[in-house]
Amino acid sequence: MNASLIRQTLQEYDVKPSLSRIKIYDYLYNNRIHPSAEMIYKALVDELITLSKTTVYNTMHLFADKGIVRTIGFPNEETRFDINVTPHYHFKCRNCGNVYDIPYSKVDIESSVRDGFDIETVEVHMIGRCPKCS
Amino acid sequence: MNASLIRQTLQEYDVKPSLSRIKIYDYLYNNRIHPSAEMIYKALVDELITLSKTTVYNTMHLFADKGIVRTIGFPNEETRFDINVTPHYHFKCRNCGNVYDIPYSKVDIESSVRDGFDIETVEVHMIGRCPKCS
DNA sequence: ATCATTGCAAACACTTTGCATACGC
DNA sequence: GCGTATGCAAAGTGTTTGCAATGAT
Repeated sequence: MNASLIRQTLQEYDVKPSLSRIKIYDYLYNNRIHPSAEMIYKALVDELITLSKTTVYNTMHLFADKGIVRTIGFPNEETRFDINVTPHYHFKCRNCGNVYDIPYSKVDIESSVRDGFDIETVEVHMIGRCPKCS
Repeated sequence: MNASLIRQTLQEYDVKPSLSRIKIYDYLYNNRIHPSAEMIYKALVDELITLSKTTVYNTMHLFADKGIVRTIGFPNEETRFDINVTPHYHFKCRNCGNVYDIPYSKVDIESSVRDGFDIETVEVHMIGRCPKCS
């Protein structure tokens, strides 16, 4: 995905394509590792030498608001960001820390082992409105 | 559940029944609201006037290690603790902040509304070992 | 010239750590 | 008396906020 296509994509999401935003989008698009703000910052600061973490946070909030990314929050871990906004599950390896996308079709939550992923715990979090508040 | 029964329960889990631990267990047992460390502290400090948050954290770590509680980590929220360690889902109301237990049988993740719970987002987190690390 | 974006520094919330004191057997 | 539990204060981590500087049109 080249710069002008990213520019166009951001505009479709109603986001003004500044340099930081383009570079961050580019990084997310080409590195499907569900990076944290820190990982994004470290990956880009050599190229964008004035980049600050504040800008990364600002940008990720904006991207999340506009639906460009979804946020992933494993317990007691930094927030990570996923440019794949289609529905899927996440698997985090307790050993290497990598986060993987797991398609719905690949997993039956009742079972513990699928395709070499040794699932020790499953946490299902639903967010919405409870009967009292609807 | 009276003090001597709690004492006995803690011992079965290989935890020495100190006063703080008994009171914290008692609180968790009788208040199924998935409290945070802060909530536990505030609820007990009037009675246990020397209680510190450190002790709450120490105790919750110990309880989690021994399998007395499970921890619940919604994205960007404080850790909450659940004395119900049998498998179930969690639903957090975005309006009132309450966390509810949802039995497996009550929910079909593909649907969005069940028994008055208006589910806006579902996050499924699996933790374990990935194929590279097994 | 105006308005949005950026980025530093400080504040913040939650949690952990170091260490000295107190408690229980 | 010895080993564990407790609790204060400080440090640590990830994130947010206030505000001034910069950049784009």
